[in-house]
Amino acid sequence: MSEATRAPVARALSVLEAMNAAHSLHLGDIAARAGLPKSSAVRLLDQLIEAGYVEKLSRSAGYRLTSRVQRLSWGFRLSDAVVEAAEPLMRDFTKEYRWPLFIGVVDGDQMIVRYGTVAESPVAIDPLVYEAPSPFLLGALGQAYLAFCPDWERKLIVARLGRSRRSIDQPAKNPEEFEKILRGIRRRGYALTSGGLRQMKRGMPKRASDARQRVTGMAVPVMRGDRVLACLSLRYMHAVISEQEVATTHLEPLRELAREVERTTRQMTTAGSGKRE
Amino acid sequence: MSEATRAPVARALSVLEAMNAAHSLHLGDIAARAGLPKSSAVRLLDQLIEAGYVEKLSRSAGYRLTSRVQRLSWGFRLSDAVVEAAEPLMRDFTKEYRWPLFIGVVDGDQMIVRYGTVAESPVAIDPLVYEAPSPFLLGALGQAYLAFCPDWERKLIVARLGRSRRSIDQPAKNPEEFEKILRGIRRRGYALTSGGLRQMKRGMPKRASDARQRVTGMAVPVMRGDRVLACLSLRYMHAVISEQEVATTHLEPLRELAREVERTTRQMTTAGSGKRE
DNA sequence: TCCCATTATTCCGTTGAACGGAACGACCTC
DNA sequence: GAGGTCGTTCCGTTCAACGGAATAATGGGA
Repeated sequence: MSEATRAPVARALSVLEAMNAAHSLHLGDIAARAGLPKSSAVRLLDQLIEAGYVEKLSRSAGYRLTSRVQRLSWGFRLSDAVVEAAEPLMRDFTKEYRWPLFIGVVDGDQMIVRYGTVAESPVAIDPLVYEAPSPFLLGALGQAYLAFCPDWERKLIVARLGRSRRSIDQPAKNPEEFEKILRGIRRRGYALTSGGLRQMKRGMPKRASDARQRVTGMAVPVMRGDRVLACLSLRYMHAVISEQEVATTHLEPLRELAREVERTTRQMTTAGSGKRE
Repeated sequence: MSEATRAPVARALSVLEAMNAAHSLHLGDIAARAGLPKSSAVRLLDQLIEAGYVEKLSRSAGYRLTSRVQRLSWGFRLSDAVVEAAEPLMRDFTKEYRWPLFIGVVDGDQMIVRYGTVAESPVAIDPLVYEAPSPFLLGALGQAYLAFCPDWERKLIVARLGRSRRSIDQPAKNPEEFEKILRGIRRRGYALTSGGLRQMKRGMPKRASDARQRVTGMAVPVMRGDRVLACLSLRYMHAVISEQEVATTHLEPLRELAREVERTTRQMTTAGSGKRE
């Protein structure tokens, strides 16, 4: 067995990838693209056929993917790609500037924090809670989103929040005041947490509660065209550094980070989707 | 080994499917959804991580898909799903009505025949050539497409064909005359082959050349909203049956077939993409 | 029509990877 | 700090993966 190092699972997946690179392939092509001996390719293709991901047209026409392959990735969305692209870049940022970063995306009618660089920051503020919802209107993430998203999308979200019963969503019921706030955000280029003391999170270690502080988020958008893919928020403590100071020293690096995330996401989602064959 | 019957490849793919059904899963959930013992799920997840399709967040946050899963299906398009949905239905149709059917989709600037029920038809007319291009303007498939597609799309295609040097694309240079033809197609609900004797196809058996006949296609669209996903063409011989007769006896079943393909395609492409978790 | 080059398919002995029950360890809750 | 839940690791058994080589089918050309 010459290639005993690579597991059959990985080989089968590379067969699928090879087939995505060009439809209706002949065995020889598939085997060559996947880098496998033909007899191995046949065996793997048989398994994929058995499992329903591939079908065989005829000897001469070769093989073809079936719609079942979509089940392997339909749950992966653009917002997941953004988060994936952002994570290593966010870690680098926090190692350099110390303050922790968080990234949030819209999910339905709320803003969800998908990742944070708590582990990299020497300043322990919040524990990292994956998938934690963030208040749309009071949080920096949500405000940045609303300030920079297209008009039609903002109208949809605000209308939905306006029907909400939660007090936290009430600002949506005062549209002109709220629009004024958003104009300010667009002018400055960043959003800030409004509302005061952050509420304690469940599961927070006892020691940290002693460090209960005024914590503010400064958020900027990650764009794609006119859409907001996600927002990045830098969380800092009032008592240590002022808004003015943060804006002067950290805002431009934060914006550069957002641009870098935009570039990386674009690469991730366009690579390989060009011409086929 | 209790479940030795299912190959590791199939099990790994069911893990991926399970993960698509809900993001950020814990091991227990994944194992349960995929129907596997936990130790097996771990082993398969390790392989998927090794291959770069999955990443592990933390013990508590569980696992997550990476953008690499998109490589497993990006080559599969909506038009492939239509063809896949149509094939068995087309075979049933030909078994009942004898005449062969063909399905074509647009691919760039040409119409491509993606499947035909030659094997099921007792009337051997053409051999089935997968991926064979069909002339846009003279063939029934292309004419049906142009007649029923949205205006903006038709303008794009006709403009592109108008720049063509091939004589076969010349009708595009007489727009008002051509538009009149299309209006007729929309009124009748079907397109017919224009141009006379079909040219011989490469690879056609010698015997069949004796049966060189006037062959006509009668094509109807498969729609999704205002878009044409594909066109179905019934190919019959002038010498045996007249257009009038075909329209009377076969047109309505052909239209019903198109509607059934529309329904099946919709199911295939929306199933599982509803709510998650 | 026959022949040859090309490509797909099948076979088979060897071997290593997959398997899962069970023991272990970490974490959270009460 | 005790109990329970969930993730992790271990290990001997067994079966499926492996690919070179022989065979079969195909299609194109003379």
